[in-house]
Amino acid sequence: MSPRTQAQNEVIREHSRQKILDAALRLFAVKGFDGTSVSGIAREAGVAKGLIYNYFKSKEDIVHQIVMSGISESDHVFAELMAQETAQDKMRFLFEFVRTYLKERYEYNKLLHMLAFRLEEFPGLIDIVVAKQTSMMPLFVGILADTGVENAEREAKLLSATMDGIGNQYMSLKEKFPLDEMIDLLIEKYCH
Amino acid sequence: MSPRTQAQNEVIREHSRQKILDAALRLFAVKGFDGTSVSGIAREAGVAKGLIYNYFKSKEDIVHQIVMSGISESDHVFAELMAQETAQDKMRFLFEFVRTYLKERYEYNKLLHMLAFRLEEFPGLIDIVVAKQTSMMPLFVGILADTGVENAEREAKLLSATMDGIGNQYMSLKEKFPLDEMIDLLIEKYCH
Amino acid sequence: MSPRTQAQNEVIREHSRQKILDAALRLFAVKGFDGTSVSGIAREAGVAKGLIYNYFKSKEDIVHQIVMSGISESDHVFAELMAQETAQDKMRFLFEFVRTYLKERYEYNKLLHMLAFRLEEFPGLIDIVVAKQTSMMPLFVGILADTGVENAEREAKLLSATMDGIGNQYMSLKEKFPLDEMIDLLIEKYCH
Amino acid sequence: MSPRTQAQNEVIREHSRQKILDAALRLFAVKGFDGTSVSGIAREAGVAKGLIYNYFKSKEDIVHQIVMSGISESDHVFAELMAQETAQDKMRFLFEFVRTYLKERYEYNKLLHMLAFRLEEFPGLIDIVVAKQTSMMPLFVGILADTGVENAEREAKLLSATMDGIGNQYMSLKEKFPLDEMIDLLIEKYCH
DNA sequence: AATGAATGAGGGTTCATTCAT
DNA sequence: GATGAATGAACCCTCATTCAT
Repeated sequence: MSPRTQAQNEVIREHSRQKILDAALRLFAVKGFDGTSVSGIAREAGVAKGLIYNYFKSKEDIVHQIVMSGISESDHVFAELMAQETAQDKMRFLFEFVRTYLKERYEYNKLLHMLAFRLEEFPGLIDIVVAKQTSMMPLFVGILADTGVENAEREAKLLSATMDGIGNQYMSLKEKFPLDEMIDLLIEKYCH
Repeated sequence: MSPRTQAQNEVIREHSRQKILDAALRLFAVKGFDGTSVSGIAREAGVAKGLIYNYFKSKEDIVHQIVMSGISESDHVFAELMAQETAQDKMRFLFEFVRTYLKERYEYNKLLHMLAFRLEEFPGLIDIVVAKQTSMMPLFVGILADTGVENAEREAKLLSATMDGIGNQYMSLKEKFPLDEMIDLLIEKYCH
Repeated sequence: MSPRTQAQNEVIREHSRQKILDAALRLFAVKGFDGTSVSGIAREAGVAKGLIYNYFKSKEDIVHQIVMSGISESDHVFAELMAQETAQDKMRFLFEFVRTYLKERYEYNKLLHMLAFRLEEFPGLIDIVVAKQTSMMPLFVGILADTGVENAEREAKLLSATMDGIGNQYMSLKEKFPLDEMIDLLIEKYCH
Repeated sequence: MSPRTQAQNEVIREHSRQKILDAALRLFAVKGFDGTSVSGIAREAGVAKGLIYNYFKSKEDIVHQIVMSGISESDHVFAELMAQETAQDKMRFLFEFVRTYLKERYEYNKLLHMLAFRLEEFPGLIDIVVAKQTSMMPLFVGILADTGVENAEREAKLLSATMDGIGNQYMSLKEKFPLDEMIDLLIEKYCH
């Protein structure tokens, strides 16, 4: 008879919020941002349409929150990478991470790739994503230089494009693309 | 006041059709497929909205025809590539083509990349695009083998991903991405 | 931890109810009936949305109760008016009341004026308001006749319209409308 | 087989636009701005909902255009008023106009009165309406002074409030309010 | 007595498509 | 061949109301 406590409410809220985020990510990955309707997300999440707006300001905000939570995850991964001993180990860790990431975060990755062409529609996002990318690059260059690669700047950008392309093709072709073989090849080339 | 001849009509038709295709490509590249309205295409092309449906069955069909015309162009390029003497020349021709293509067919390329994630919405397209890609790959592997690369199959797929990624990044970052440097680097690596 | 007594409960209830009524009146005056949300009222009153439905059947019912409480107030004013000695005193009392009322019950008056155009949406209200008005008129006519005005019926209706209009303009123009001057003018004309 | 000429289209457009304006005014007067839905307007006008947005940018814009067309009408009336010979004639013309206007433009007048409380929601409108009102007042004062009234400024404002109130009551009470009697009384008082 | 998560009908608006001319 | 007025389904979003706690 007493109203719920704040803690109880927090649990309920977080549960609903996560159900919606999961459903949205699932649909965005398959049908794209415009192809996914808020009604569809509600249906997929098993909640009423209106509830979504208790947790998200707008459809854009759902994307925003999905990406933000992905970014905060990536910070952990990055810390782990930097904890590796040698430059070779760091590179290997990176490649292995890409392998796992592409396989297990397929939907999230697809969303990111689709967004790449329209970041300007998500004002809060673009700065954060760009900042992330530009802060990563020098570290990546450093690691590559440490493995003995000459002209590491150029090579880093090329390798970065290569991994981008691998992600791209894996998403388009799925099992028809030999992801494992490609990652192994990169390890072979860069972590001798 | 005599009626137009069939030939005259054909010229007029082709002219209008091309104006619409050009306008549509321009808008698709900037605003995406969903962000572009048929009215907008008509306005950009300087024709009436209704006319579009004289030449195209639907909005999807416009994309279809844009892509088909791009594919038929690529056949000519491919013929020219195969006319090169040595494997090195062929590789160099390919890289130079990528360089030019990315710079000059920016809009078309952007459209293709955006479509990559949603080919299933364009039923007639998916088979053709996939067929094109799979028919290219063995020839590409052959050329690479001729340049002396070992394990050409694997390398071809990796290089293909790399070029894909270069295109990707060039489209996202535009002038901030050192396209020329990347292409030069590839030429250096593969056409010594 | 003993349960509250009935009397204590009654006090609490009346306090909450009044907080809600006050908040609602404040918002209705600024944003109108449709522009005011029940959530907004709850926020302004500092109570939970759900509590409102413990005291009011619906959003309409809030308006209903605001107006009813205003009417019961006006009964007191009317008794005081009738207690004045001369007809001139009664008229003066009336005009001074209008002056004070317009200044101090701005929000309530604004609500009433806004409702005037849509009484049929508040079924319980229309009869009461109309009854009030029609019961007042003969008394008003009597007072006016007592001041020596000829054709008091006509004059009463015109004066009634004038005061209505003064209220109207004061609400639209606020300080830009010379309320005091207008009231003084009426006193001058009718209470020589 | 030829497309419609521009003139033909103009006729069609103006016809549809007017049907929508008429339907909207009808509904606004009965149900208010918020109580009237765009779907309802479309139904009342006998057109598809979407057509409304060929002619009006938004629901607000419908109101805007209704009011603007009313204002341009009022300019003609005003010119006619000023063409009267004597001040008495001008006053009589004014009162007669109010009589006719209240009877025949009932819906438009009701809309105006409802808007008075929320002009700030119609940004383009407020300046125009206020400018209209403030430009009228001095002329009105002048006429009143010419009829021999002392302290014409004060009297003009009071009379203005009176007419406002008459409009108000006529709209609320309709036939139960003796409009003709009131207007006759004003003529008697001011145009002896 | 009080809370706020949840519901779903209905709002304004956009846009691909049709069709009379 | 060409026009653009007209259609209506579907979109995102708001909000009065309910109800388990």
